[in-house]
Amino acid sequence: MPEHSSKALLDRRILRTQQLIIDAFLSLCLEKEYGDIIIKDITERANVNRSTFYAHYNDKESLLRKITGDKLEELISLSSDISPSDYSPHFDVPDPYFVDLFEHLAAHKMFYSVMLGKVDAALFSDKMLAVIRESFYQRIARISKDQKLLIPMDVLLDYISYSIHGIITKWLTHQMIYSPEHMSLQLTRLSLLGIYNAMGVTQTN
Amino acid sequence: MPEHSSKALLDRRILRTQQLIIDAFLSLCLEKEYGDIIIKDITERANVNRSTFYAHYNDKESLLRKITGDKLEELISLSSDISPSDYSPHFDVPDPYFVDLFEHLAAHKMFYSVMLGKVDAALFSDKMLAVIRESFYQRIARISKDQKLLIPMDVLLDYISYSIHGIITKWLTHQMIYSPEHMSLQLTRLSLLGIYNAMGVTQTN
DNA sequence: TCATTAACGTTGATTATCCGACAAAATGGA
DNA sequence: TCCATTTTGTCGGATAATCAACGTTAATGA
Repeated sequence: MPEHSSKALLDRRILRTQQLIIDAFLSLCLEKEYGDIIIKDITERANVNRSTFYAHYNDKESLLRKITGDKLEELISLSSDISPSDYSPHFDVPDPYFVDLFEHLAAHKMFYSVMLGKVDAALFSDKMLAVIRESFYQRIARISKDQKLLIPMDVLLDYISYSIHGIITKWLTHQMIYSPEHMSLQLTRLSLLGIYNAMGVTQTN
Repeated sequence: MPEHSSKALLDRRILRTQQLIIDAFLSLCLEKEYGDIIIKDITERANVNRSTFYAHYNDKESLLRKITGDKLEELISLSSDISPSDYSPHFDVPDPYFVDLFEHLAAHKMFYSVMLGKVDAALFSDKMLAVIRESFYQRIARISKDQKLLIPMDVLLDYISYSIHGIITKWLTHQMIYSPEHMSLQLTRLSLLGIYNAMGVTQTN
């Protein structure tokens, strides 16, 4: 196992090798069952030596955990990168969170197609649902801290997270024929007609 | 410069690095002028260190020479891999040389799109024309060594090589909307109606 | 069931690549 | 023109990846 000094993590060889392995693994997941994939498949497609795999990951499962963990981190940071104050719902202006979300999905389409459709969909879906839920919990808490919610918080969060998650899954399995912008706007409008009112936010127009 | 022992050439890192550099270079050629591409562009896109480039190539020109040289070698070996005896022209059976040729083009479409369209098209085209010409010279010499050609050899070879080269260039610049098989069959039929007769070969049917 | 094969996980020696730094050459704007 | 940047080409030390080999642990099938 290579050193984990601050510099070692930036070494181009490390980053490149890990990316090659991740890409190889995901593309294999699109073609065959997770259980049928062996280490040699991954390293051969990644064009790295088999022993190099073990220099980075203990086994196939730890690779999967690393990939999903990292992506969930990105998903979490998406919501924190947005300041909630400079947007109020509008029928023709997509919510910046939705825009960032769908552009992130489009940028990592292979990953999400695999994880929401093939490999252990339920397991990753649960974690993704939790991330979306938490993002909106933070947001609602900030926006309407001294307002009374028209819907109980837990019900509202479930409604939001499941609806977004469902839209995403459908979008991915249908080859993303709509653009991220279009999806963002549709979700914004749906939210405006339902979710935003429930949050007690008044519409600007 | 790494050692050039027989084993060193098979080292996975060498092959991978060279492929990364070649792919990066070709994709850059699709986006900008050859003269505007600098070494740093190539190495950054290939995700290798700049000094690694110099471990394999002296400069941008030697890279280009290596790439085109290798591909011309492949092109030459295409014709030698085919035994000419076990095919006689038929209207509905594509000439195996054409099939191999167009499948080779499809497999390396980025390279040929760049070299026949962008980078110094005339220079590479001349060499490619020569390879095609030579392939058919060998073939004609074998087939009709004791037959009298109905057309002078040099005129025949020019006609063959330029027509094939032209068809290829057109096919590539039009996004290859027809399959290699289809192109092979069309060229075979064209050859059957014109070239084969000129070669003094009789049609089977 | 046993034998054969395939996959796993580890190791040590070798080497290709990395990084940072450097001077020389080329480029471009004032 | 001159000057400031950028690009080029090279170098040495550090290290990640390579290969080959090994014993161990599942699979496979006869």
